[in-house]
Formats: sequence, C-alpha cells, structure tokens
Amino acid sequence: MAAESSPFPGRRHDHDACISEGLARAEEICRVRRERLTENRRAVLELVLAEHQPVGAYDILERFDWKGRRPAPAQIYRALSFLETLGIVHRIASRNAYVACSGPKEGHGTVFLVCAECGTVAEPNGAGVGRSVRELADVSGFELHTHILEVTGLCPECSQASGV
Amino acid sequence: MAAESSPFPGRRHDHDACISEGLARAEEICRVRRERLTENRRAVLELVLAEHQPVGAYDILERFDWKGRRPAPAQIYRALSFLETLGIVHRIASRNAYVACSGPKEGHGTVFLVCAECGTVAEPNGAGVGRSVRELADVSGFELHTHILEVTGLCPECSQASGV
DNA sequence: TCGCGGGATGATACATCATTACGTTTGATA
DNA sequence: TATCAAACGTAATGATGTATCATCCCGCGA
Repeated sequence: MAAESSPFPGRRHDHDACISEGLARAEEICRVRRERLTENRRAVLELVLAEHQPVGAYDILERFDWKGRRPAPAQIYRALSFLETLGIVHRIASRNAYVACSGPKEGHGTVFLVCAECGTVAEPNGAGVGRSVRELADVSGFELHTHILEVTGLCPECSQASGV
Repeated sequence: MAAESSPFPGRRHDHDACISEGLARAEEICRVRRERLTENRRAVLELVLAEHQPVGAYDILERFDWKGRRPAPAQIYRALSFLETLGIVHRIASRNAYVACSGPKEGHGTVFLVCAECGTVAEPNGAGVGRSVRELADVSGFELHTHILEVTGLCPECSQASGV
C-alpha cells in the first residue's frame, strides 16, 4: 500500500494540527509580505481549513456567524482572493469551490486530485506534471504563466470501499 | 519558429474549413452513435465553432437568432452538454465558457492552452502530460477517471506582440 | 497626541452563469 | 398509424460572483 506517500489525509489524522498549521503559515506569510491577516480573513481561512473538501463561497457564508452579523458575499470573496494571492487557498474551478493549500512543501504545484465520491482534495507533488507542461508550452510556442490540473477519480479509501 | 508544430490556429487559417470540418465530425459521430444532430444542437455547435476563443453560454444565446425566436438558457445548455458528451465541445471551467474541440487527432487529450491576452484556446497533444498524471495517480493510490489541465499564458502571436 | 492617507469593511444592488420543472412536439419504429 | 422516448419551448428559480460607495480602522509622520 502506498499509504506512506499518499497525499491524502488519513481517516483520523490530527485535524486540529492541520488548522493551526495553516493559520501559522498564513501569519508567517503575512508577516513577511507586510500584509494584514485581519479578523475577517482569518475567519474565512479557518472555515476553509476546516475541511479537506472544497467549500463553496456561499457555504462559508452560511457557516460564518461573526458576532451575530451575517457578512455579504463580497466579504467572503474578498478574503478568498486575498488568501489566494498568499497561495494558501486555491480555487477549484471545475467545482466553483475553494480548498486550503495542503502544505508548504516545495514544488507541490497546482495539481488537485479530487475524489468523485467523498470530495476530498489532495495536492500531490506536481513536479513531474510541471515538467510536462513546460515542455508542452515550449513546443507550442506558448509563454507559460500558470497552470492548474484537476484530476477526478477515487481516493484510496473510496476506491477500496467501492469493490476491488 | 515552431509554427509547424504549434497547435494554435494561424492568423489567417481557413476558418470556413474549421467550421465545416467540425460539423462534419459531429455528423459522423452522431451517425456512429445513433444520436441526432438536431437543428438546435447544430446551430449551437456552429456558434461555438465560429470562434477559437471560449464563448459563454449567454454569448451564444445572444447570437442565436433562430427564425426570430429567442431560445432560453436551458436550450443552449442542453445542446452544450450533448456536444460535450460527443467530445466535440469542451468546457473551460476557469472561464465558464466553451470551446469546440480543435480536431479529431488521436491523443489530443484534455489540455488547454489559454491565451491571457486574446483568449484563444489551443489543444496541444497531451500525451506527455497524460503519462505524468497516470504516474502521479498511481503513486498516490488514486483511481484515475478524468483530468483537465488548463494552462494560462501568452499564445505565440501575443507573446511576440508584447515585447521580446 | 493629533491628523492624514490608504487599505479593509459593511451593505445594497446588480450581473452572470446554470438548473429545474413541466407540458408540448417530434421522430423512430413496430 | 399508434406508441413511446427523446428533444424542445418556456418560465421560474437557484447558484455564483461584482460594482459601488460611504465608513471605519490602522500605521505613520508632524
């Protein structure tokens, strides 16, 4: 079993640690970039970190109960796009949803494995894909800026559960 | 100049040929699959084929003037999803828009080079990327179903125009 | 400490993209 | 030609994302 190298979070990993690590990373990045991790942005980040599934902006909106008030969509989107520029949240275009970047590891790139069954998203090391993309762009005379690869299928757990 | 191997349509390629080839392909696929290329579906396909840029469903809706009547969104979306199942139209999730599949070539895969400047979309041969994706999925214990790679950057023409 | 300036917020309205529902029409085929 | 499923026409609604603008808050220099 390739459990060791799987980018998927285990069934019972230390999820509190995921959250606190994510927040710590955000704080660190903000410190370095001299940006402000405001209450609003922090709250949105926490809600995104709370899941390993992609969450929609309006899901966040519903869960967001900040001192009784209810924020407007724009507030969520503002925080999300800020967090995207920090690189700690990514948008899954095919699902109109957002996930927290799973780790600070180098070269993790923008590759998402999305489980069609449970919705869990993993970010494997995308170095190999990155090379292929650069080659492809090169051959095509294309000046590469960014790329996002969204892979759909079954995560290890759901794959086992569904037969085999 | 990698003009020969570039998947981008030249500045003055035979665009009428693009359209008629696209229609011919659709007819052929329908014949084989015993599906109907109805007037509605054909009209939508023509409008998608008319551009090498991704077009939004509502763009199509506006351009669609079918005997004076104006179709509702559902009609466009129905046709689009039918054409997607045929594999001759693809959705560019990052833009909420649709492009005609550029050709019947084998192994063209689901890789899109999207020009950030002019919006032109090319589908290069994605065999290399496909291999990388399979490897990645394998290592991650992920049961691969489909993948879509959207690459953003500058097409050869816009790249030349913008400096260098 | 005061005041200034720019970024972030709160709130309303609006724009854009996509689906559901349901009755009617059409076309293949027995 | 009778039948049935697929496709259509239409209206309504849901889901997602932006624009605008007045106000607030924080860092910073006088």
